[in-house]
Amino acid sequence: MKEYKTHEVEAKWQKYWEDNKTFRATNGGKKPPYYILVEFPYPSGAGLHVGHVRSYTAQDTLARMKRMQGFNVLYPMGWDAFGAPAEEYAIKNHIHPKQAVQENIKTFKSQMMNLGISFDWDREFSTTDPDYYKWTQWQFLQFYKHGKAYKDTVPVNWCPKCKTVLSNEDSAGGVCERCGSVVVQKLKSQWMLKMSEYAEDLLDGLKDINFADKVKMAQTEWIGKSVGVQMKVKTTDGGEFEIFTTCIETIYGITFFVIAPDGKIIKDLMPKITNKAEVEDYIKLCATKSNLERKSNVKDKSGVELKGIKAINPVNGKEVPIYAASFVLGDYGTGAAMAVPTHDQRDFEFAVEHNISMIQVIGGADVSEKAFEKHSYLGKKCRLMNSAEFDGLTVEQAKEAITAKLQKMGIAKVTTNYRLRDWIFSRQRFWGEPIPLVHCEKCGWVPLDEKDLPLLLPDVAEYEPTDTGESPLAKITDWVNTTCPHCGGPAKRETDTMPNWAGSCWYFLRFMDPHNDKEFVSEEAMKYWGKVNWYNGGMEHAARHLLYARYWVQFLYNIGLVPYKEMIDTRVSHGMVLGSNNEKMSKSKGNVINPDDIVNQVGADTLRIYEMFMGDYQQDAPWSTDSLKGCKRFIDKVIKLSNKVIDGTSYSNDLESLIHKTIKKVTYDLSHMAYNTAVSSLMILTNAMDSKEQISKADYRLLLTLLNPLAPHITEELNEELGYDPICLGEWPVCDESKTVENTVDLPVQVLGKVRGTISVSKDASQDEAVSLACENENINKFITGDIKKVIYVPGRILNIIV
RNA sequence: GCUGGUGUGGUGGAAUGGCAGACGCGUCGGACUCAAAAUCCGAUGUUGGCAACAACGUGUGGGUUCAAGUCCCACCACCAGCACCA
Repeated sequence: MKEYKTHEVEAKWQKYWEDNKTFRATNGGKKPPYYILVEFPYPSGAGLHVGHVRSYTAQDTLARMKRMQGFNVLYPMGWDAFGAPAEEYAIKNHIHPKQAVQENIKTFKSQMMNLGISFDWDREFSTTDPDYYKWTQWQFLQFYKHGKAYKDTVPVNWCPKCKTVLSNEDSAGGVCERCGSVVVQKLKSQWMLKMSEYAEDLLDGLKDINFADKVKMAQTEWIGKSVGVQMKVKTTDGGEFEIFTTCIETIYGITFFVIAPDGKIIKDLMPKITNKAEVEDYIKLCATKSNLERKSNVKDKSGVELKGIKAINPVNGKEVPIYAASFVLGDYGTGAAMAVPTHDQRDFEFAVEHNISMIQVIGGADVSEKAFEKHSYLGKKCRLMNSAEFDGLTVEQAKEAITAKLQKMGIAKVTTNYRLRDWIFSRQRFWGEPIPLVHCEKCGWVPLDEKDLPLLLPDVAEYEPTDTGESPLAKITDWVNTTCPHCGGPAKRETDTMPNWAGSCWYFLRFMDPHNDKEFVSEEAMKYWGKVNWYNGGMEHAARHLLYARYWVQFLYNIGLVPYKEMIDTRVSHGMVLGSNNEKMSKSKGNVINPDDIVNQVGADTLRIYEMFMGDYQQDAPWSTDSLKGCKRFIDKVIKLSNKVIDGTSYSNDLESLIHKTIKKVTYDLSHMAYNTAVSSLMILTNAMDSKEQISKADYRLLLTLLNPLAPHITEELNEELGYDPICLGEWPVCDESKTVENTVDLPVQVLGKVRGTISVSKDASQDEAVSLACENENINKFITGDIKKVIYVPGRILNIIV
């Protein structure tokens, strides 16, 4: 028997694919285009993770099958290389981040090649290439020119450790996404993108795209739409303020109002109140409160009453107190709310704390316990009480009727609020795209001339972030000092850089036309490839990268630069590869598996098969070296089958049906992310072939072809031994449906719903035939104790006899 | 708390409402070997039985159905996202 040296075989075919550019995609041609994308990695110093292997292999398997099915497949790879890790590595080792990135890319690329992933390397780029970030800057200028980028001084999330501002998305939960530090609020002038303006479009767009439900859900939650009523409330001194509520039906239950201590309303009311000093102290106290408290589960119910004035409930003229309370946010809604302690948890807690009265206005809900849980009465047949002419209405009816009344009074309108805020787009770090604007004393902010792009990142001596809140670029005075493109006078460059999400907002477009030096991507290329058909990535990007990228694309669409409002059609997420102890792999836990080691031990084909077989692709799965061994045995078994091959151009009779079933199953599974069952069905076919004395060349070639997308090296080698042309250049087998059906089936027979035996019948035997056969079976007959009352017969599936 | 998801042998996991546990791992027994590894053969949900078989069995409790892991209702546990958003 011939010996196959795994590493030689794998190297041989990797070289063949590289030399022949087998997987190069061309723009155009007769074949239908198909765009498969996997998130491009951040090339960290740690090298490729076994988790990367899982998703790259999955997409690779799909890509290889699709090519054989006659598609022009685009499966590209590049590098998302701006950002903090490269910079930190550079600071530590005193080398330029550019150099660190180059080294890491080299490692990543060779690891990917060793796995035999069929990327089109002719389209490779890094977001840090000036040829690429030139167009990132260009697109930023489009945002600016269309009024979607603005600089504003707002309270922002500041990470004291990373010494940079973070977006809301990057500091979700009040901690820095990167280092876990508790972020502090800082007032800073920042570049912002008007993402909140797109809240409704981003929500709406979800309807037409095939994103995994949990991704859609995460985005929906993050956008946080709520429809309610905005209403004017008069104060006893003749002033007024506005509140926002989603529960207008509880208006008769208002016993106080609350306003944000950091908002605008409190400033307007200030002159009229009698306890100014006390209120001012409270405002100061709230301003210094750290996010630690906001993060903790102990909800702060502090507040202080604004003395000397009262608010007037517009429906009944009742005068109620106004409180400044930290639980009201200045930047949501109007920064003020009505409080109904009987029907809102927070209002309830606040009322208890401050000894405020309560009025129940919705019956059927138990006030003492759960009534205040906002949704506890919705949808249930609770009716209003203590609400004047609205008594007896259901919640839904009351919502409508009360809104109508307030609208008629001219003091309210229906409005929608979103949680989504604008995207804070500045970072005080060195390793990012420079923002291509200069500040001129005369002209203000002026964009660079588009022909002067890219604005290159200068070389600096120090990459360290500063304590002053300025980027390290600010220290390079001869770079900062420039002339105004508008008036030619002295000007200073913006020294903040873009967030590392910027480059990934449009990389999938660039892959369509990566070498274009005239445009960011040609219209022709975008029209040819259309949307990304199949995009795979991690769940951690659900509410960030995917949201940013969708926003970016929607903006480009609105200014006529891309053909579709959504450029990603289907988004799927892989589960994590956990350590063998079922915990997330980490150095500190000592459970990290390095893919290089596995490739060295058992080869790339085995690793690929194993990672596809380990479990449901979308679920997490723990690493198991034992199971890996099983996959190695499987490959060895396939190799050994070559000894049983005899000439023959058709499938063996007794394998034919199974072969067609396997073609059907593998084809279906590989395009539905059911990789584990695809491998399983190939194992079944292999076992069936193994149990025979001989198999035909056609049988064997078929097995190798179906297995090729999963284990591309060894299958090509064995196929070449048979004397055929490479599998990857050939066609994907087609299932003959008529041959998947066997003429005789083992039919399970139930008596009273319990299986009592099986009978062997022709696939389209009549019910009478089946029943009489069943009665001949001793064990079945034993249970037919009375008259047959009813028979359920599903040909080929089940026979159930009711006695 | 809200919104999703998940729950199946010793283990990873399979099952368009139709024989639960495919396939793999592990374990046990056997073959080969001086021995081990590798490989091959057999057994392997639990309980009873020499066996043929039977009873029980998919987080818990109900229900629909000739038939439920799968559908419906109520609950429990775990995971994820959001969370003082009015």
